[in-house]
This record gives sequence, structure tokens and C-alpha cells, in this order.
Amino acid sequence: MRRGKDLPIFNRLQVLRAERGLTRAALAEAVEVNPQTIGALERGDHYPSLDLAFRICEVFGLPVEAVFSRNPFTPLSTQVYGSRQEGTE
Amino acid sequence: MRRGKDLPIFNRLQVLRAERGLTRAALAEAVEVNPQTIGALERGDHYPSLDLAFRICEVFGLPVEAVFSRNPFTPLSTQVYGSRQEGTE
DNA sequence: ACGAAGCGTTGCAAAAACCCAACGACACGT
DNA sequence: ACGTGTCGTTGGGTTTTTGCAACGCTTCGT
Repeated sequence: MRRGKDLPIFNRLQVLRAERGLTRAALAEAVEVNPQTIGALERGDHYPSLDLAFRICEVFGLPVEAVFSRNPFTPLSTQVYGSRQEGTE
Repeated sequence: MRRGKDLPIFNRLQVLRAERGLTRAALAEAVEVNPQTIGALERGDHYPSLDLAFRICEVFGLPVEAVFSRNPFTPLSTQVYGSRQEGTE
């Protein structure tokens, strides 16, 4: 978390894991790290290495930008179905 | 370079820098690291943090996968103009 | 010939990421 | 009530990335 304190990095790990019914331990095993490391990433304790980020993205079959991003993620749900407020109809 | 020794990560830093006429020091300043760090990345001494990778990609205006990849990059030149051998015409 | 600029590389110190063991909290099934 | 599983978190250690200073090499301009 070096100079990224002015520009943090967000991630969708928790959501993606929930979507696929993956437990922390399961994801940890899939990317060959400890479950605590997954926990630390989810709660933002620190950032992953590029190596680990790639392994994680490979598990989910997603590009890096879909899992990690500089600006906070909008919920996938509203992104797919739209927000109730947007039309104000 | 932890577990990535079986699956290394390649990067196009040198080429991208040359394309835009950026010196090591210039790129280093743009992403706020030391020039030696750029050198270490280019020669594969170690991998960048995700934070640094993002800053680099921002400078080039490219997605992460365009700068860092798990399989070696084909030269941009042949990728754009094609290889002489392919037709064998 | 000289200096400046860029590259390539080394060695050591600091910071960040990661490992590992352990504990408590909560939900669930029996 | 008890065990199991998942989560959340902590503390102390190892590994990797980064910072920093320094040196040698080449090219270019003067």
C-alpha cells in the first residue's frame, strides 16, 4: 500500500467468491496462498502482487480490471439490472 | 517472483518506452519510482506490485494485459503488419 | 578530449507482501 | 450441548519489492 494511499485499489474478491460459492480456503488453495492472505486482501489490509493478482484473475476467468480497480465498484446487481432511481419515472 | 517461477510474467516496458520516446528516468518519474526500479522490472529481476503495475498502465493508457502477460509477447511490429513467412507466397 | 545523457548493474537498507499458528465469534446440523 | 465449518483478526517471522548511492559502459555533441 505504498503510494496508493491517495489512490487506493478496490477489489471484488468477496463478491466474486460469493457468486461462485467459493470459500476463502478454497480460493486460497486455488491460487496457492494462505486463507489469511485472502482475508487480508478482502478487507484491504494490503494489495496483492501482480503475480498473485494474475492467479486470482485466472481462477475467475476475468481480466485484471474486472477484479481490481482504482475506483470503487458499482454493485454488479445494479450494473446488470439498473438502478431504481435512474429513471425516476 | 514467488511461485511465478514456473509461470513467469513478461512485460513490454522496454518496447512501450521506446515507442513513446520515454527514458527510464522519465517513466520512473511519471510513476514515482526510482529509475533503477524500472531497470529491474525490464530485465525481469522481479515483478511489480499491483499498485505500481496500475500506475505504469495508466501512463501508457493501456490495460494491464497489454503491458504484462503470462505468455511472451509477439513483437508489435509483426502483430500489426504480419510476418513475412506466414503466406510463403 | 571532455562532459552530459542514457543504459546496465551491483550492494545494502527499508517497506510491503506473504506465511503460519492461534484465538474468538457466529451459524448450522446432530 | 457439542462438533464442524466459515469468517475475522492478531502477532511474529520470512520473502519480495522498492529506495538509494555508486560505478562502468556507450553515444552524442562541442
